[in-house]
Amino acid sequence: MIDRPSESVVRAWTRLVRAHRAALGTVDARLKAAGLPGLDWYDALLELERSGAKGLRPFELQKQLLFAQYNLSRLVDRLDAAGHVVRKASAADGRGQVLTITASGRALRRRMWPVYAQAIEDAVGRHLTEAEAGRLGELLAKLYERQAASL
Amino acid sequence: MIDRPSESVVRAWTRLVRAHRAALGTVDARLKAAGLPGLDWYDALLELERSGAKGLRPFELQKQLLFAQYNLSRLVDRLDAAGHVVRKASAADGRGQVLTITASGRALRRRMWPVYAQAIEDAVGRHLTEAEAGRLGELLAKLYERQAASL
DNA sequence: TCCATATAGATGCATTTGCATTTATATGGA
DNA sequence: TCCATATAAATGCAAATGCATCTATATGGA
Repeated sequence: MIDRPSESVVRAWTRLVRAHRAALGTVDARLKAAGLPGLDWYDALLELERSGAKGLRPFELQKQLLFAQYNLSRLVDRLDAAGHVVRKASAADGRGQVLTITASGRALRRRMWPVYAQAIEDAVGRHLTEAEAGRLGELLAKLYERQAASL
Repeated sequence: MIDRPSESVVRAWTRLVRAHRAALGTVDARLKAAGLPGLDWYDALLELERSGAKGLRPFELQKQLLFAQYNLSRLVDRLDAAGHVVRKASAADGRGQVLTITASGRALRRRMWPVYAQAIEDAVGRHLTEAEAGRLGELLAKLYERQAASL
């Protein structure tokens, strides 16, 4: 069954790609200029920090961040090599492991936040009213919540 | 001057990244499954097609698509190598060139459209009402129009 | 119990990206 | 006119990504 997307849908899609590119460009540039890692590191560290001492399984992190499996595997390699996370074998599942953030990982995330926050404000906040930002968030969530649930 | 982004802004940013990842994942997967090139090819071909016989300068295409300069340069390499675009020296500017799409480029874009269209509908249209899609497009445009203009 | 199938995660290899730099031409003063 | 600076585009090299595949464990029937 073929459904042609409407004009508005195509426009929304195109603008999603463009807006993402523009905003990501700003954010990445700021982090780099500050000598900090990219935002994939931030996102992973944040999720791990939120999960506390219990940690997270790699596949959980993957679903949460919508990363490709091999990308997550390698991101964890790098975080591990840098001493920001620890991998230990899962007691409950012999195939898997459990990731926990280290003190150094928490410290890095904390150092990144001010730069990241300012970049978000410049890339997103500056262009929208508070109400618009709220509405935008709601609409964007519709694009992936069902999808993430069905994975 | 440091401006902390509001909760709504941070949420909008996070969801922009997640929604983009989810939607792009769907679209890329569909194109690949159909044995077609990725959407950077599509986007470039579409812009070149729109520009007609007059063609486009690489830097124009770059601004339009918000590509990094080196990425565009290499994308054009590939499109050129595949025979979908032609590069000729610009008559007006000795540093530059002018890109035009070939018949084969137009044909490829045309073949890609049905698959791409269906993917857009599934990744975006399916999740939104017509009015929501319209509003989402408007809000997203605010994130980059001013920025693109100021570049 | 056994096996077919599913899931967790890693990895070799080719391609693409990012970064910095390079080449070449253009442009706007002094 | 000349030069300092800006812009257009390409590129060498290192790092990241995508893809397919692989290993290992789990799981749900027959």
